[in-house]
Order: sequence, then C-alpha cells, then structure tokens
Amino acid sequence: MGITKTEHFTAEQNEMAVLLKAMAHPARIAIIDYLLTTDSCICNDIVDELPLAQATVSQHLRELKNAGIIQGTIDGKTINYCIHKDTIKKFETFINHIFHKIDKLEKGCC
Amino acid sequence: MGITKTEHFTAEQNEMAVLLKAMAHPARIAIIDYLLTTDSCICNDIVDELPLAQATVSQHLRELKNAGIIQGTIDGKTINYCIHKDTIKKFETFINHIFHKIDKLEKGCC
DNA sequence: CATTAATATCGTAATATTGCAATACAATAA
DNA sequence: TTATTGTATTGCAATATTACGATATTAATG
Repeated sequence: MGITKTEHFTAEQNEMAVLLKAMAHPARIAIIDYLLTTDSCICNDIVDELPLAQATVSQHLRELKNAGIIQGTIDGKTINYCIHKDTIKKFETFINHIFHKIDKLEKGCC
Repeated sequence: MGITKTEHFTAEQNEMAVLLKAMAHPARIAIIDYLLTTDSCICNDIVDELPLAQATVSQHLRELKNAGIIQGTIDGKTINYCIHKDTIKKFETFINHIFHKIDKLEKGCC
C-alpha cells in the first residue's frame, strides 16, 4: 500500500513519527547543520551549499517548515530561515524519555 | 526519482538519516515503546499489540534491526528482541549537539 | 515598464515504503 | 512423523518520496 495506518497509533507516536520523518534525509540534516553553523538565518544560500537543484532544496525546506522544524521570515525578496527551537525541544524530551526508561530496565536479552 | 543522493553528504549526515528514518514510523515507535515498557525483551507478542498483520510487524522489526536500534536473540522458536542501547545513545549525542549549537546562536530571524 | 534575483510550484520519471496474503521455514510437541 | 507455533520471506498493489526542468511568482532595481 504505502499508506501508514495512523489511526491506530497514539497521537504522540504519530507526532514523533512526523518529526523524525522530516529529519530523516541527509539533505535535511545538512540544512539543519547549516542553519546552526551560520550566524544569520539563511535563505537559499543553502542551494549553493547542497548538491541539489534549487527546486529540490525548496521542497526540502518546505518539508522542514511543515513539520515545524524551521521557520521562515520574508525579508524583501529573500526569506530568512531558522531553526524552530521548540520543536527541537520535543526531540530532546522524546530521547530523554527513552533513556529514562532504558535505565529502568537493563536486564534484557542482549 | 526517489533515490537519495547520499554520495554528496557526510558520513555522519547519512548515518543519522538512516537512524531517523528507521524510527520515522508510528508502528516502529510503538514497538520501541513496547520494548521499553515490557520488562523482558519480547518477540511477536508485539503482533498482538499492534494493529498490523504479522508479516508487516516482522518487516518493521527487520528495519529496526537493520538500523541497529533493536537486537534479537534466538531462544528456541521465539526471538527475544530488545533495544540496542548504544544506538539510542547516538541519538542523544545528535540532539545534544544540536542543542549546544542552538544555545550558541540565539539571534535569528524568528 | 522591463529586468533581474530569490523562491515556490507543477508535472513527471524513477524509486522507495507500507501493508498484506500466502507461503516457507525452523523448533518443539504430540 | 505430523502437527503446531513463532517468525521470516516473497510477491504484489497502493501510495509516498526524491529529484529536477520548466515555469510561476514576487520584490527590488534600473
């Protein structure tokens, strides 16, 4: 099929899946890396940094924006993109949650 | 195309993309959740917990295993699956890295 | 107004993912 | 041996993703 049965999972599970999926591409990780190392929030200078066509980069930016991972502010004919901190915080919470549980188990088969 | 141009990205970016992708599905998050709440590492009891057919669950387990997120130990005719802690630790490092950089920026457009 | 620059969108081709039924396989039980 | 149970694999249909050229669009600039 190719269609995920989201109805059967919890809202949290689905929400995290969306966030993870949005980051699950090397180009999108590279974009995040770039936004984090560049002082100013950058627009399509990113196109020059990535080995991808402008249309493709624009698509990746849209996906990151849709997931709430980045934000864009229009500034004349450029757009300033930057990390949306709150969303990244959700990752932190998720990972911390997992780690907290791992520390409470620690017997396992492995 | 549908084919990611991995050659052009760093090993780190590709590695994280693979890990994120492996978790980027509500069923796989549910599996992880389940493995973390069940004391013993569980086999296909997971099939009863998820709204998916056995074949589909097996597929998801394989993807998690391929990415190194879970491990399986054969025990008679059952298989004991459990979280592979080291891999989860990579997530922690990744997220921490991002957060560290975010704290050093904090001017942005947003 | 015409041009240019930055970005988005559309259409399309190639490929990947999701899900399942059917089937295979391996280990134990009868 | 035969049956049963737990799990993996195969094959296929439906859908999603990735990438890009071509083409908008929008705002500044001449």
